[in-house]
Amino acid sequence: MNSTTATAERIMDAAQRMVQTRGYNAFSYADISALVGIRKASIHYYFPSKKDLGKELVARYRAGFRDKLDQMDNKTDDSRRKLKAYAQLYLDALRDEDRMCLCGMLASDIATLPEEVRREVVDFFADNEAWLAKTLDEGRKAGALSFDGSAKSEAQFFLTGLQGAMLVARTYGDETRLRTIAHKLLTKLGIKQQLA
Amino acid sequence: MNSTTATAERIMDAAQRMVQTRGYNAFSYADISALVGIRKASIHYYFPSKKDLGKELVARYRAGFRDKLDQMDNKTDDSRRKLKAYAQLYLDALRDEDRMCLCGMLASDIATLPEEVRREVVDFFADNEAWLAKTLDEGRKAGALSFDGSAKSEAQFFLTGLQGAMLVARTYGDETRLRTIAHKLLTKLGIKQQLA
DNA sequence: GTCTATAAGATGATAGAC
DNA sequence: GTCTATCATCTTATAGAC
Repeated sequence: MNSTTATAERIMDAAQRMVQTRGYNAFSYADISALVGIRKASIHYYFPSKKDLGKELVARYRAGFRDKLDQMDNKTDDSRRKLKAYAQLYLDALRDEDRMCLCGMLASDIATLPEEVRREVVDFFADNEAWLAKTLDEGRKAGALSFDGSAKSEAQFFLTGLQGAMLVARTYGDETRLRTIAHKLLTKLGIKQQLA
Repeated sequence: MNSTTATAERIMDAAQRMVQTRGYNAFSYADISALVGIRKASIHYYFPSKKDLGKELVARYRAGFRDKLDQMDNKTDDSRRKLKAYAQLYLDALRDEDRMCLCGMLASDIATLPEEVRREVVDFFADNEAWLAKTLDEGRKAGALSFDGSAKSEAQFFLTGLQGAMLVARTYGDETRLRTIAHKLLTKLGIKQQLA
């Protein structure tokens, strides 16, 4: 829209990248300043406190993720394609400057987060689990997927499996680890397709 | 042994708890000082730099974990019991002051860790994957376990599944989430037993 | 071994000029 | 909107007395 929003976006882009790669407690306004080319005080004009920045960061990320899930829903009814696309999101993030999922990273920082930020992180996971549960349930009813137990618990299994794989893959600096595990998660559901 | 070692242990105990609950970048020598009841400068006598403390912390944790795995090997040949006991270690940690696995937490901080600490974290995962792969392989050969693909990839799947479940369970403040997923991981291997 | 004192730098944040 | 200047506090770390 206008230039002020553009600056706020650039600040958030820089902050998000650092949270995803370093964590909430390992980036500062000075870091953003250097990346964006703006003084520390100016950042406070847009985000008075780090808490404000953190909250808006997760809210934006959640909304962006929701959009992607909606787009998948609009593009196809094939639950197998949807789950494959979902896993692909994680692979894409890891390949983009070795990023962790924003909320996976904030999950590790959970005990140190301001309450408002923490709430957003929980809601992100709830959003994702709900979408996955719905997709899994539809897929099983359509005979396209196979799994034991509730769709809800299988959704949690799928989500946490990807988060954990991402976490450990980053430690090894080996993205193929995430790919291997994503493939395994899909295979166990009866999905044979390959990920990019 | 002696009192100096005892103090170093108390420092490490306090530091480890804070790394497991808050992360490497969210605890300070001042925090340890308050918990142990010793001055900041005295901590530097035992651990000159934070890097030294971090490295010894992970080395001790690795050794302790190795001991536990050895004890399991000595106690039984039943791979199903071993894997159940392995998963139980994670549940026990989470129930002990809501702790993350030390190395799972450090994995999230990986980009900010001193190289020496990072190496220890990678080795921890390698240790664990090797033990899990061996146990899975023996179990499958004995007909006690069932899974597709290599024992190595299944070991990675099992380990990262537990780490991810722990990460998200902490976010919700709901230990039953880890229990549910651990149960699912075991069930998919053909293990029916319950976790405590 | 443990302390006091102190350093140099980073941190989140504010006041006020332009 | 963006800047300079400044802040109180925290961070890791060292020197030197006891």
